[in-house]
Amino acid sequence: MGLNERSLSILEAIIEGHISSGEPIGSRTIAKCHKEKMSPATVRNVMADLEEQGYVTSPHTSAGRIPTDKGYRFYVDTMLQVRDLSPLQRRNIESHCNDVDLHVEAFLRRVGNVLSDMSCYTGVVLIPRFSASRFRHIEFVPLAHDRLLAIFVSETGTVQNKIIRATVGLPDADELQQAANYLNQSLHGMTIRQIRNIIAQKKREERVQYDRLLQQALDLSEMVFSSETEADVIIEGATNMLDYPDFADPVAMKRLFRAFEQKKLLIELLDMSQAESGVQIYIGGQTHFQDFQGCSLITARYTNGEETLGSIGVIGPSRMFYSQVVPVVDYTARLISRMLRHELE
Amino acid sequence: MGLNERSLSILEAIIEGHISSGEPIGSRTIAKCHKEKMSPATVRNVMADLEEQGYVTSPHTSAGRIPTDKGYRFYVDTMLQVRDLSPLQRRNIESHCNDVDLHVEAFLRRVGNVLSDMSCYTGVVLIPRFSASRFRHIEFVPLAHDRLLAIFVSETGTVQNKIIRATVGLPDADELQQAANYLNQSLHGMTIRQIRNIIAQKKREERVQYDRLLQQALDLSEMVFSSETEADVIIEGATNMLDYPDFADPVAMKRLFRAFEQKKLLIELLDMSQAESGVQIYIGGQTHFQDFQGCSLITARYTNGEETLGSIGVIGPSRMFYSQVVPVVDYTARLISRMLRHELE
DNA sequence: GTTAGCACTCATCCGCTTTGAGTGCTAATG
DNA sequence: CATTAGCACTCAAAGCGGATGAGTGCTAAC
Repeated sequence: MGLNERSLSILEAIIEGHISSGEPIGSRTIAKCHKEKMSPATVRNVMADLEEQGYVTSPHTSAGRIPTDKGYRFYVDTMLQVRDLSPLQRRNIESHCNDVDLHVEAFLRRVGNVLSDMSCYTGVVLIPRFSASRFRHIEFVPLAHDRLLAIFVSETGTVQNKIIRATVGLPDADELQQAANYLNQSLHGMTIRQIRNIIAQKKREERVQYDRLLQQALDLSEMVFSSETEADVIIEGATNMLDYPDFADPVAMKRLFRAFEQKKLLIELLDMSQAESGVQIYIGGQTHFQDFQGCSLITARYTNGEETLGSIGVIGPSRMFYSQVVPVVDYTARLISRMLRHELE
Repeated sequence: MGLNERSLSILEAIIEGHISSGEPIGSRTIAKCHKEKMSPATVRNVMADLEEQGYVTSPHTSAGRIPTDKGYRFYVDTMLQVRDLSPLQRRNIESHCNDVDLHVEAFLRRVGNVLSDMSCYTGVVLIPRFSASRFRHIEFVPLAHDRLLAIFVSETGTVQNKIIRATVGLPDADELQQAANYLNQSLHGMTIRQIRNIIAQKKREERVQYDRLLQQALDLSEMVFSSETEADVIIEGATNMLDYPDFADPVAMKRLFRAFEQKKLLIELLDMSQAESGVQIYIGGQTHFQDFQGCSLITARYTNGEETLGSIGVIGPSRMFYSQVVPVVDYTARLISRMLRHELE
């Protein structure tokens, strides 16, 4: 069952050959380019074994072998050796991320751009989750007699805004100001989750029933924080995918772009990856994500030094230069985590 | 030079035939389906004239004729008759736009969705221009010792935020509050352009030199309002374009999607269209917009009842159901203009 | 001015063969 | 027993050639 030295090196040769050429790899090619001398026939025997074990397959009888998803999985798990980034690459990433005048969303979009440019694939960035973010500031701006705009700024500096619609009369400007003041003082640094609990709890306290201002403040904040705003993901450089023959087939292309447009699947994947530390690699249809058939996703989470904020990643064809992309994702994630920590000092 | 009755009706038949079939139209087809009886040979003579005048062309010797850009231009300018929307369609548009709990950006994204869904092409929405928007509210939130977040809310309810970075020390929380108060009172309802002038003017006044708070307020607002934030456009349903054989050619497809990704061209076009009232139609490469070869853009501006805010549109292949899309764009623009007016009451 | 007739063009389709890369199997070899 | 040489076989891709048919331009007759 286990693969011996030679099988491994042949599997590696098939995968790396196919990654860089895009073509099926035949026995002759490998026999020629291999350090230990072997005849093509020998290689064929090994290949037959690898096929039996599900690591490679051939598109048709007289073609060479290409890796299966299982093959890629095995490759990235056991024999992938990542290169270090060159100083030039590092500087490149840094200089592009270093525009300090951007607010968080614009900054993260920039990060997506960098990932896409450095990898020549597609960069993705999961925006920090609303419910996990910490309270920094809230503000109410009246828009119309029955509508006001609530602006919420998180600890990290992400800005969310939300329309609040009155069923009965809305508080006047003064009252809004007082409510905001109260909330800004008492909720500072808490997560949305905590805030939800506190609000529910306070509303039950008897004395609150008689304090109109407090009541208003609680009502308003409840409207802001109760509903879950949906997670969002930034996708940059999707068109890079058009350059790879893997998506020349219009059906494959459509499927991929629809998946990008829907975002939902991608959010799920990135959300999953957030839970784990270090670089994660998801491979193609394997992860029961049909729409990303033929693709791989390399992700790493980013933090503010303490808490996980979100995750970033690169999507490319399964036939992807893992050894180059992994360090890009890894380094970028570390870099922005560091930047977001300094941001708060 | 001028086209007589019959030439016109044949040109119309060619264009409408090609719009619905996507194929070149031959003389026999037209001779058969035409009310006045004509032989194919007669039609051929007319077609030859039309070709000479540049309204149609044939992809190769033994194919029928397809419209040129000039042909489309002529068609939409002189003989396009738009249908009215069915009540069902109207209700459809209305119900989808009618989610009042959305803030402006989310609302406009929804509008883009509606345009794309109703037309089966791609919906685009130009976000209201920063410099033309009117001041409603400003707020400063300290982020770090050398950085603060300025949040600006326009009359229409769009929210912009911007990082302000201190070269020297920043004002403390109290001073920020006072600066915000001052600005909120004195700038209400002005356009950014006006505000820029006022700031420049006030800074020259001598008495200001000695009022530290006022000075601070002016400095801060200058930083917020001086630089032009770039215009932005929402693009929804780009993948719809993949369904049309016009973009089956990977080169054409890549060009189109790159144009979408860059946004710049699109912004220019929508910006231009903003100046004119009513529905505008831009056709393909004609408008010296190379990257939108083979595409047409139908736009209409939207207002808040008084001022133009931005414009919306639909991009599709030149071979597009103009008669159906024009009223969709028109109606949607009117609808959201009405909604944005009511929003402010 | 209109039309019928005819020669001509050219993309598309279909069937055919050739080519070559690559395989699996078997038998010989060290 | 693992390795290898040899050979028959498979199959996608490319090239070729004829048939098909949609459509044209031109000319001569109505």
